[in-house]
Amino acid sequence: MKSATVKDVAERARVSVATVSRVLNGSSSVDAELQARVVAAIAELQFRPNRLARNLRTNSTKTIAFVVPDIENPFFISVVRGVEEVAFREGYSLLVCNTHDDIKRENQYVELLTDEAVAGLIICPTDERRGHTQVQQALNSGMAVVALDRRLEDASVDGVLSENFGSSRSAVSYLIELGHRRIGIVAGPDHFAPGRERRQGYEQALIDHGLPIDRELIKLTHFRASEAEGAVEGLLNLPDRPTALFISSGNAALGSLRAVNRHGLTIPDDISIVIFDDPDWASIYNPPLTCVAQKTRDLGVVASELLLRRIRGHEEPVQERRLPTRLIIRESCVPPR
Amino acid sequence: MKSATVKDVAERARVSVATVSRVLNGSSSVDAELQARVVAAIAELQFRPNRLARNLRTNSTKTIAFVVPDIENPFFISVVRGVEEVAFREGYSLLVCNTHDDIKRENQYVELLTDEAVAGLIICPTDERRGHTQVQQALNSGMAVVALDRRLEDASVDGVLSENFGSSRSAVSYLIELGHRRIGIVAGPDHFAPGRERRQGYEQALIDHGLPIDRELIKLTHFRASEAEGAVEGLLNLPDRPTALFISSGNAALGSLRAVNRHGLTIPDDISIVIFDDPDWASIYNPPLTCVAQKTRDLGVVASELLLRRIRGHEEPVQERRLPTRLIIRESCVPPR
DNA sequence: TTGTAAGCGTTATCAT
DNA sequence: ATGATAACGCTTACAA
Repeated sequence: MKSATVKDVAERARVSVATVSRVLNGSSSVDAELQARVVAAIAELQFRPNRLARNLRTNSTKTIAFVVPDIENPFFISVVRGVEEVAFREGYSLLVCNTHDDIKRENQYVELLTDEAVAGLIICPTDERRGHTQVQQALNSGMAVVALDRRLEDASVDGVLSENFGSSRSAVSYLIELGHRRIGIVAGPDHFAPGRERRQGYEQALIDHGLPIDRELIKLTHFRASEAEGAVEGLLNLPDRPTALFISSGNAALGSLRAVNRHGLTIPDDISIVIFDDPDWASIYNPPLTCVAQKTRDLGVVASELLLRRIRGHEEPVQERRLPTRLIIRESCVPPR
Repeated sequence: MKSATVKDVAERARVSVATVSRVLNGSSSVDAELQARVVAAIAELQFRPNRLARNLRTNSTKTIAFVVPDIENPFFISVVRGVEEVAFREGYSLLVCNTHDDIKRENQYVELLTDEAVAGLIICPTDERRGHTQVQQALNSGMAVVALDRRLEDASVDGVLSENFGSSRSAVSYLIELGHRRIGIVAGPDHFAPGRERRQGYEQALIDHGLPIDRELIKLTHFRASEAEGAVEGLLNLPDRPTALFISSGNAALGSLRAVNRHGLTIPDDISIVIFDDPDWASIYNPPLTCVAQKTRDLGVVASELLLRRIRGHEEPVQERRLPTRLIIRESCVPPR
């Protein structure tokens, strides 16, 4: 048996389909008597409004999308969780789109999402500045967009990021105050906010303490384990090897530790380490890792709440929200020998 | 300016809307001449068919859903990645639904998905046997369903799982052949296939080698870190402490290692450890952990391919696919002292 | 092979 | 406050 329609409900309640629709959406007031009859009919027929018809008619859907560079990165997973939470709570479905940081794939996805008429999208863009034609197009077509973790320069959209600069600055200060003078950093790419800002925070901490900025101690990577491994490799092979490492992402930590282990170095005796992000294994590692914990879940929550506000038509100036982080001191740092 | 419709295209190409639709779907052959005109018109108008209208008309969508108990579990994430991969390749969108292993939430989600008319869903059910009314209902309404990691007993749906029993059996055999006689196991709940089968594999290995099954060495948990921690705590406090531990999930490994560390025990000198799953940190842990690696991504790939086959109407007997695992020997096991 | 026209199940306009 | 009716943009009988 096929499912009931508004028409069936209308007949059963002896009212018009318009009235049924009205009680369904509470769009305008209806007589209590009729209202009751409709409600009863709905229950009796186990009527559920057809979403597809509604979508077509209103030219909108109740789904949002999260466009993410790497779904397997624990950082993003935790964000997804936050997004999913509020989406569910608000009756929205969540589409997850993995771009592998490939602009082409991102564009394909955004195009698809536009076709699907998603109500809005949270995106960690593959490119902060150039083109981004599809996203721009989506924006033009009136779609709500918020950028997460990275920024969207030319477009004027809301953004949600961690307090990268300050967090990085204090983490490195912590190392300096422990007595370290040569601190290596595995930084992210300079063309994305997180990479750039964390590197700047690192440099600022050095400046704050009157320490020199040594370019050979700064390794730019793409926050990938394999690249980080090579970077740390280089750092450890330096004639005047750093006594401490600031690894500016959790993903990079994986590769970095591999390199440290391969060199037969013991943490923290031979080298101190602070990592950005607090993946679940950081606290059980030997030794437990001192880290800068981002409020990952909150990033997702804030982003989706912002997004929903836009979807609902709130008119407020474009804003960029910065979430604080927390320096968790564990056992991977000691004064240099 | 609003976007073009089939009608616009039809006018421009001087054909009927039916013809436009035909070239769009390749449903029946159309004259080459007209075909060309339509294609041209489509390009000129930058026409993109309205998905919402199409959905309503065909009463179907090109989205599939993955209903998962815990999106933050690395195991599921990796599966998601596999699912996303084939979904994207095949032009499907992927909805991700996190149930927290809460049957109520699962039901809400499945109901929502039914309303949204998703083409199919891959589910790791909260309950393998009881009720599962919503899923059953979805099935009745003709939706394609495949169960992943866990089974769906009463319903006849395809399933994809790892070779739990055999893998577990060989992993434990490995420990026994190393000389261990008292091996503790942190098992999952017995009412889910992975928990039950891995425990059975463990027992079988003991039987194979003529060893006794000691109930006090078997700890049932929910594969959660905190629970596993307590379980291992109990194991380590046993008067005759086990010399080796078989931790039957990656998530449980987190808590288990915490307990081991707290007891000041060194791996593998004081105690040997094998874990099920190969989270990315297992290979850089000190010492690198010997583990049973599941083909997580493949689980997702196989499940979605199975699902798409069903969606496309393939008629084949219901099947349960078992994927092999791989025992990766690293450095967390040595003969007992 | 092509065109006409009838829906799909809603919401929304316009009278009443 | 309510009801008749026209869309929304597409696919698909059915006719030609």
